[in-house]
Amino acid sequence: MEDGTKFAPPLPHSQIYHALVRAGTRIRPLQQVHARMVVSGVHCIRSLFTKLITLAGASTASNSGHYIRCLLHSAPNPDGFLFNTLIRVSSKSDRVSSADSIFFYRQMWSEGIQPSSYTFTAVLKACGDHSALRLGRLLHSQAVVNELDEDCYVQTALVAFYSKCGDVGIARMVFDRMREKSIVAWNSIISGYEQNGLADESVELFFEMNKMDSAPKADSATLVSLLSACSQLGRSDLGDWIRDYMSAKGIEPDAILGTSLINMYSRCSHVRKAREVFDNLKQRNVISWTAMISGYGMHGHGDEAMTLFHEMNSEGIRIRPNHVTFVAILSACGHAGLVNEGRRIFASMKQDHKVIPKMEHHVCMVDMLGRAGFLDEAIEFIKEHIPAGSAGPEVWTAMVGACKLHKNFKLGVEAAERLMCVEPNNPGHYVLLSNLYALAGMTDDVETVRNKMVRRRLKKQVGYSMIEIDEVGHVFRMGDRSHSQTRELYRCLDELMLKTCSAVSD
DNA sequence: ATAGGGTTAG
Repeated sequence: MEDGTKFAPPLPHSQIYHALVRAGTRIRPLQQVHARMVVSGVHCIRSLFTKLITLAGASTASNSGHYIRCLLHSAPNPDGFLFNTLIRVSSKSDRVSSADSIFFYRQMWSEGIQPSSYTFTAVLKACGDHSALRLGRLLHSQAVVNELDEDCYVQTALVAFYSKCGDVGIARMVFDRMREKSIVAWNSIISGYEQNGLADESVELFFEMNKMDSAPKADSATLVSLLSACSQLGRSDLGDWIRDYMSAKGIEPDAILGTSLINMYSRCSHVRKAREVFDNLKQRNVISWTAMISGYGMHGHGDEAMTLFHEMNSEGIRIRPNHVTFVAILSACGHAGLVNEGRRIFASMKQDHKVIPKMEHHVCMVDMLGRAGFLDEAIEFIKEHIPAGSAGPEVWTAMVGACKLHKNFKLGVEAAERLMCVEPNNPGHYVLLSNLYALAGMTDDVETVRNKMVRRRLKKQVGYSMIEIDEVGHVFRMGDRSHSQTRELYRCLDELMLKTCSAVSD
């Protein structure tokens, strides 16, 4: 840095500029400086406006969206630089629709302004978030025309874009062509494989990077993706290895990485290890607490989930549960049959925590009450809490499941009929309803539904599963008896059922 | 005068 005195004398706008910098990303102070800009007639100076919108766009306040939108659409006569800023701010901020980003790109294009690498990185991000594959491909070709396809930032953005649109094959091709591969580029392709269900490839690529001297070192973002891959593969051994790797490299888990570890261990059914990680975390946020609670919930440890939930709300811990936390605790109660606790939590959710119950919470409650056999109360709950006619398909699906479980086929038929009304074009519901008619002994109606389904040309996708053993693939469809070892397979299945039933009655 | 790419819960 040069000595400050060597700089040119302050520009007329420099005071405003510094006022903006001082305001930082806080919306109110920015608005005050903005007002001063309008009064002094400099609010149309592009450099000042650009700085203003960059700062406002970086704000993390939840109520900043409206102001940012106002700024975006009052930009004075944008040049290339300002257009890039408009595109980036609207693609970054989740409070602004990233469709705006694409809109600004089109406007820039129609005004004949030359795009730069900044333009492409920003607008490709918006395309990725929108899964706008066609537009993104078009942008790719425009990047080639503008000779920006060799720019490593643009290439990284392309890798991320194709991954998000589900085309990891193309993402990989772009990645392989990169001359300089930053850690961000590696992370984009590793997470791309993982997000598209190709966990094996993602792990393989990580180890390839890890053994190359010329490749960058893994950072916490790499490990977050890798831990998700472990959950997908059920490879807690690899998860253990990552934990050792972290301590060897001195990577202290932050809230994000810590939460990923917790999720990995819970999903691999090592709840105790998950708890150990949780207890040792230096940084915990709502997400970490929620992950641990849901880890207990998914393994039926309702009591532990409750204890943790209360601990989270106890004095001295200033972490407040959000709507996801309530889904986690309510479903933990549901799986463990803690009906009284669940009812109490639902009541306190609105009263004490100011979290407005959404459809997902209602589903948890209906599921919980229904599983426990309180079918009438579940129906009452729907009537009382959900405006008539607006219960979603998830609510009725939970209700149907509960009715089947407790063999109340009359109520089950009613619930399934409601489900049909809500989603008349879902072929699965026709099958469900006709099964229930059959169970309820309403044979005439079975025919009617089946016929209706045929008339409307609806077909349910047949469920199937696959497994590969010694490089031979085996496919199983619903009711399929074509496998050469069908008899043995079904005998094995019967044994499993017996074991499961005796485990439940224990 | 002003700026960039990846990673967070059910």
